[in-house]
Amino acid sequence: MIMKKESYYDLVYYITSKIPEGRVSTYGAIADYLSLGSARMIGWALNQCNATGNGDIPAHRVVNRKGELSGRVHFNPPSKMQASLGAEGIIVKDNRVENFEDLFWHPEELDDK
DNA sequence: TCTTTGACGTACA
DNA sequence: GTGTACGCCAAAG
Repeated sequence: MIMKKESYYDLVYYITSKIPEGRVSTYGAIADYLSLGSARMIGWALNQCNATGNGDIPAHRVVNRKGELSGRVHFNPPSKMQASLGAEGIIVKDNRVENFEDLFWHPEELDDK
């Protein structure tokens, strides 16, 4: 992470906005990369971002460890999350990302490049 | 200041 | 696979 002293939610915004199209990440991976210490912080940050109407944050690409769309209910409307993922070529079945392990994206990819 | 809650994760039975 | 318990830390009441 190149950004310095930013609030934890700013870091989450940054990472989330950097998730490549057609890929997904998890709360745990982001929390671990940002050393937030808890995946709950990710959800909280995204909750704020969604509540404030930050449509620039592709929060729909962030799922839980199982690849489930755990936070779809927090979207407006909830079905938008799956619709957005589907529009990017991500198959969502029963609130879960198909081929999740293959589509999984880790924040470390940013450092590599 | 204390308590509750939360888009989670891991451990254990 | 399911259910329970705990940790994690910030925001809201």
